[in-house]
Amino acid sequence: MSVSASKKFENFSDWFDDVIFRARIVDNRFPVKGFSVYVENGAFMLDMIRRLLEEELEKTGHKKMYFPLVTSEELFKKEAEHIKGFSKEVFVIDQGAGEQKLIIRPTSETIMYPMFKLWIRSHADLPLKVHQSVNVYRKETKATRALYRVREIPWNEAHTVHETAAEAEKQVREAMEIYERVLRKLCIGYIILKRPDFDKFAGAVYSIAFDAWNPDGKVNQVATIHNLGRNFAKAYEIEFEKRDGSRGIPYQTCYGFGFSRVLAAIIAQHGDDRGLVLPPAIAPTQVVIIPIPFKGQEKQINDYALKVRDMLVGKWRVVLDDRDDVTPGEKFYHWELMGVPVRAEIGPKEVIESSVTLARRDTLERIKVPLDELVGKVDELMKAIESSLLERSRRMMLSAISDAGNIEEIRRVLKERRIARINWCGSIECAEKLKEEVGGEIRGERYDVAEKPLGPCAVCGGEAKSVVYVARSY
RNA sequence: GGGGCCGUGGUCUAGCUUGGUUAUGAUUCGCGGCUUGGGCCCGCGAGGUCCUGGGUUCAAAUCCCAGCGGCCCCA
Repeated sequence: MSVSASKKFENFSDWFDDVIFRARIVDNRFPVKGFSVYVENGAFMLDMIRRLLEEELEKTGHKKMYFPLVTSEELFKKEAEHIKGFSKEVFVIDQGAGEQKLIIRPTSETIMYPMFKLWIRSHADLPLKVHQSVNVYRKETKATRALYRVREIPWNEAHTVHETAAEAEKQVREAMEIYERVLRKLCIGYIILKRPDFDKFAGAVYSIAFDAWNPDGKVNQVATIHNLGRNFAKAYEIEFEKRDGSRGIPYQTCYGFGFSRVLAAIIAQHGDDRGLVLPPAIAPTQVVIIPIPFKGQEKQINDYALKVRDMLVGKWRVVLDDRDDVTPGEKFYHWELMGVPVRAEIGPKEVIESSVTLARRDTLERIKVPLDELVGKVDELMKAIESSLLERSRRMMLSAISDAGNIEEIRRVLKERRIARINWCGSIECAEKLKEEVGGEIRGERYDVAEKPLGPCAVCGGEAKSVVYVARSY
């Protein structure tokens, strides 16, 4: 199956599966539903995304720890809402007769918080900010999808504990800014939404989420942030001695960042008919050098290519593709599929002129630069690619949104694989009616931008309380 | 939650309706040669539990049932 530009938007599924397989991201032939093999480029990029995030978390005082994979049924059941939300999708290890069953983490509240109870004694122990990058496991009942909806989920989860509600609130903002910095580096277009009550994290006071656009119109939730209030602290009996000497129950937040979904967003948002288009920050290969040998000039060309490589190699991840059994044209296609941001072509002309031809992956434009300007020019190109991808992706995000005033209009917008912005009265009946009749979900109201409803509820015509976004989702 | 479709060398695919020859073609891979500014060409070679299990039949890739895996549509 070949990849074409229209295919990404017309038949996203086939396009995506084809690209992730051929570009060595995921080999999805492992025969257990929802479990994937991340081959070299996929593994590399997941790792780069993880590093970008961890750097930001550590800069802001989050301590990295590793907690166990399992919890006990007893611990798991402590927070009533939480178990209600997750009990149907946990994997359970049956240790056999007479032994307790173990629950594999779907997320780590019930594993971390018993320890927090031991660690926190006074206000001096607060705030506590920890994070870990691990896999969590959820037994998805719906159809799974490589990178988007998997049962083994690579992510980072951060958990914080604070003296006051105001500090927890502030922490939510900090988390938001951290995620924004990382997603910006990856040039991803998204909106930040406060989820409606019925869709918040099990056990949270409220949840906000990052929904990234996708070519098929189904939004991709790449990260979430939850203000837990004191719900978990009470359930897990986390207490501390306040500054005034009295006992208090602390406030908590937690937030998660899905590496595989972020990777999916990178692939889906930037990719084109030739394959991946990668932001420089995470590209396994950032510059590929393709020699164009001619009979009798192989040595000069090769020596020159080596010289060019040496000029770039300390600064960028560089590959010199000197295979002699593959034509230059085929190498172009290959490395374009792999999404390499910058390609350097070196043939007889470049050798004579002491120049290098540079091609950028996002626009496919070629420029010729003198050798002594090479390093600066590559630098410049990388920055240009990054800002142009980001700008394009943000524009796509905004242009995917359409206002809709009634059910018919909402249906039409979703049919066009777009996102509807509507006024909503806040009732669960209207939310359910929407899901029943048009198949889209109320994803929530903007968190980063204040929006006031100017008309009646698009479903029932009653007084609207908020402006919300309706979309299908992964 | 409801309905439908699909599974054939590594990949894509023909064959299945109407059961019967050595399972088709491309690509890929290995070796050799020739080329090299966008997937070149030639020669030789390799690669198959026709998803799994059961059933029908003299005979199953082909028909039936179940399971596993994947996809689509509706809600």
